[in-house]
Amino acid sequence: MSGRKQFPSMTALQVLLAVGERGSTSAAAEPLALSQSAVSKQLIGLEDLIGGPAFQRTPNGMVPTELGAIYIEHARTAIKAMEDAALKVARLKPGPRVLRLQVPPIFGDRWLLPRFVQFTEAHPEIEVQFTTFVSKTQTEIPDGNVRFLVAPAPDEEGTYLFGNDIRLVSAASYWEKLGNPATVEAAARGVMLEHPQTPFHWPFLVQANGLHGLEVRHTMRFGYYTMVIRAALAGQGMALIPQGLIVDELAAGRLVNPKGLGYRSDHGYWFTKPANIPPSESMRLFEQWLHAEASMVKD
Amino acid sequence: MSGRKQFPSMTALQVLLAVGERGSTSAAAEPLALSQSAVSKQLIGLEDLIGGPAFQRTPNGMVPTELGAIYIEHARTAIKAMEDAALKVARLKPGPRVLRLQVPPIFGDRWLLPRFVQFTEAHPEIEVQFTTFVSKTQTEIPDGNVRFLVAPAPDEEGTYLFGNDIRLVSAASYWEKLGNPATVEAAARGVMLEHPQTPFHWPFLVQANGLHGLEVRHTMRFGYYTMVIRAALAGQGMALIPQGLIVDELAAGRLVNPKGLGYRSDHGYWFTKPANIPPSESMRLFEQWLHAEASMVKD
DNA sequence: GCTCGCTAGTCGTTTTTGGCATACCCCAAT
DNA sequence: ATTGGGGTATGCCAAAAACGACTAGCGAGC
Repeated sequence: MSGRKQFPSMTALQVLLAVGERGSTSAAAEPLALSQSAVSKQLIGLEDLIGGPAFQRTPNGMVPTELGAIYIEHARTAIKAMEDAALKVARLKPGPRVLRLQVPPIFGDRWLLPRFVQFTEAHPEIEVQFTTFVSKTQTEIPDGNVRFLVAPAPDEEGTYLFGNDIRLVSAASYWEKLGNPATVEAAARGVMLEHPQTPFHWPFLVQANGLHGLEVRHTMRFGYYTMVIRAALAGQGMALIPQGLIVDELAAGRLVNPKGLGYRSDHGYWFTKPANIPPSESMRLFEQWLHAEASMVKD
Repeated sequence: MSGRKQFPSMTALQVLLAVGERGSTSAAAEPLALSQSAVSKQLIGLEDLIGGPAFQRTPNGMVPTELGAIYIEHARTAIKAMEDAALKVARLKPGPRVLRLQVPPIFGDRWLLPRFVQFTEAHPEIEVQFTTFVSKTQTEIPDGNVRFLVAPAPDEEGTYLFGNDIRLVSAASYWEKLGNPATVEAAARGVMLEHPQTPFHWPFLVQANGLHGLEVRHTMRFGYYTMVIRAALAGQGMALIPQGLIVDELAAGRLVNPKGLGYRSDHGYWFTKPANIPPSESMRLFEQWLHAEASMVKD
């Protein structure tokens, strides 16, 4: 009406979400395919535009301010709208069904995406769109979801992938600093790294090992589970992690799990989709591939 | 997860909406404060990105394709999300209440915005955010609306601005081409320019002049009312327009209304707001100014 | 044919973006 | 106290993007 309104750019919005999720500009840089410097500049530009800091810079990482939280929510809406538009258009085209898959960030980062290039090579004609978050305003329903569940709901179909095998892990240096505890009791001297909204908590480990009321010395909580793993790798404490997500780190010694301390969770990663929908050929092929890959986890 | 996704820029989205509303890149250029060339390039860039034409280029202007319609809808969601974020943040700040006003594009363009600089000068401390469209996903409720109504709903408060006085107008050249009709019957030889979703249609004119069943030779329909006025100015036909919106064009002779042909509509522009909400000082001052301005229309 | 309104393209200029390198900060370990 | 590691922000520079002025070409109307 009277000139363009100045809004944050799409890159800035993606930066905002990634920094919120990863906890630092340097950690956000990789999934954005940007340098830390570019991420920092985008964030500062956004903060100039919106009139204040989106994050508090703390020793524990970037913590969203109230202002930041407002913009994060609306950034999700805007980004999801663009994702939905692209998906809706892709779904109108003839040819193989475009797949939209809703995937938790950590599962995508650590397990699916590193393997996904194989699927792409085998099926270059199949377009897959990943999305890592849900928005209240989304208009396009995903074809499939990966979720960490006990079991799928009655109105969906699901197959178990992996995830029951939960390991208590830390960096080798941290474990050594704890005096190389050989039991859960001994490990209780450590700092537990947790994400409140995942089902990986110290009391489950305690219970599963036939102990009662054993408290861990300290618990440090993070807003995203990806940050839990980063903190464990950085030697800040111990974390409970599905073994399948950290196979490489365990093999490389970046994380250790002496004595195989851990427990068997009733939760696991499941691939779910709405029931009673005939699967497209694209979906059939993807599921076939996904299950073959998951069967190699052996948990 | 694997790099930034490439989405249309905020400028491109605003261009998409403006071209859809105005019907051409040249008409969209002014409210965007861009040149026609820049608008064209943004549109072509967007079309490259989304994989096809957003508009069909027709002699009657740009007509949205199916692809374009999908993106228009989602562009509204994204833009509105950004507007809502900015408004929500502004509403958290101390100081005068930020006003969000929902205004039809044509009312804003032709009447409110040209006058609004006066309000701004008188009250520089009051921030007003205009929005021209509604989105299903919006989260922030406007403080006030301008709408073309018979009367406000029971759950709102409203004051009449102007708009009952509807005039049959055209460019002088067009009226001359029709043989300078002095009556509604004679004018029926012409082409009627209409927007289906406004209450300004030829049969109302006929009825209000005590005639029955008199058909106009041809009706040309446009997707937006702003395009109706542009077509009338361009000599493409006759239009029924609230007199208050075209005072300057009538005075300058760019539009003519010989013999004062027209009718009195039961619809008019009303300024409405939710009832039972104590008005802020900002709103009180705005309403005061708005009513003073509207009283000068004298219809 | 001419005029007008329109779209899209070229060219030159300006602005923006992103990476490299680096200064600075904080914390933990030695 | 020093060192190392992880982090943020900034300067410099090159590349990319954005924009306006100008213009070619098209279609419609006269």
